[in-house]
Amino acid sequence: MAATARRPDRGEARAALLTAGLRLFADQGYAATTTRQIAAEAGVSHALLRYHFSSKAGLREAVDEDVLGSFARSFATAREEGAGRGTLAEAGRAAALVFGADRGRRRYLRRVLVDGDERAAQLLGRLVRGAGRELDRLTADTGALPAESRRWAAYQVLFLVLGPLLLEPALEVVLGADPFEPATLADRSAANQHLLQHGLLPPHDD
Amino acid sequence: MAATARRPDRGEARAALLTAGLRLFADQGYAATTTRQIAAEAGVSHALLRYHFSSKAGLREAVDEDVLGSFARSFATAREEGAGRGTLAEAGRAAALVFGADRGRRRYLRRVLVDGDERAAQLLGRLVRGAGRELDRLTADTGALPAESRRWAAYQVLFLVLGPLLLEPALEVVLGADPFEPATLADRSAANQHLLQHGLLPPHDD
DNA sequence: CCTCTTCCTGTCCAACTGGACAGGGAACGT
DNA sequence: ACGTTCCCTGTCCAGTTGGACAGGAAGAGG
Repeated sequence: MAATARRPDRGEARAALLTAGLRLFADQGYAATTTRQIAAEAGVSHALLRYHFSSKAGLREAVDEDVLGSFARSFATAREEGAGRGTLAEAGRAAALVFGADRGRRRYLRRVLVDGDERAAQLLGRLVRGAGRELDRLTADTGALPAESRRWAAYQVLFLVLGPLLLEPALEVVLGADPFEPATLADRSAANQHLLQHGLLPPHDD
Repeated sequence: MAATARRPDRGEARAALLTAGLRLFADQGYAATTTRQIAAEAGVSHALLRYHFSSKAGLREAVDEDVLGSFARSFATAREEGAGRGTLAEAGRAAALVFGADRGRRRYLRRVLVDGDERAAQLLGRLVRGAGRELDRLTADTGALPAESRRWAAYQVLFLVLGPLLLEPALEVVLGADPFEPATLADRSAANQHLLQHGLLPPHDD
């Protein structure tokens, strides 16, 4: 047992702080969370946070990297899996997989998007570009989108996907159920596909 | 000059506190805003907040009532104006009018929806019911929505409308412009109408 | 055996928080 | 003239905040 585990709990406390920070930042927001709360949930002294992460902001950076990195990996694998297929159903299933995966990380993502600093803008920019590329793939065979749809198409798709994520806590109450529970998610995803293909309302003058 | 103005600035400081609270709660969130910040922006002593509103929470209640009430009034008038018409374009114009009106109140609404307590659920519930009623009106002549659209239709419409509102700060950076600037808003509203009537993608097998 | 590094804790601190409270000063009714 | 009422302020307070720091436990390596 040379370097396998120098200490029985090597890195354990650090990971616990990271997990606690993730949960509390996601549920309450960064400003409303105290370092003592985090330490208490991790079961360590609040001074340890400073040792491992320098400061509260340092912990946030570490959590950011962890969560945003894990989402980037999810996207990458989802894209690889569905590569070449390029059907709407496939894209919907990939999106559901990515965003439905982990409640904690999903909620953290929501906080990042909503707290509205430059991290949010950066993330949103990546999401918009990703949605745009996906739309390009989907329309590769049938020709590009008409001009009047082109400008907002990626945003519209994104709003449909991100809406439940952004409103999750309130939506959970209104629905009376977890909006990302698999059956609900599949149902909503199907409805989104239907909307994107056929619209919602029958054509109508004016 | 009997009861017209008992004091030259009667109610002025109270209104200033309300306005400052609205702006700061909207921009930073309730928890991250201090009573002293609010008082400083209003140009009064922080002790005055307590005099007029009992507590920080009391000020929030007053702002809530002000903002949510003003939106309810906006909805009511928008509905009256467009009464009987019942076209999608009319509904889109009304929604744009309501949500595009006042940047400060719009941002406050965003905070309420996002901070995710029971106020958010209550508001979201009202919005969902409102969107559902609007959809019923729009489909009154052409017959009800098909079953597979019916369940999520109101939510989809809401996500399209609320998406830009929820993501406003990040969206502003990504777009490089105010997402609720009139021309942009009109353009997006038209794109939403197009999506709802015709879909985004041409019909496609699978 | 001793020492070093790593991880962790208890404890102190200055700054700030929301709130409490006594009092000041101006317009009002009398 | 004078007390009353309404706004408003300065100032104090106990509690909490993020952070600083000295030291302690324990395995690693000599």
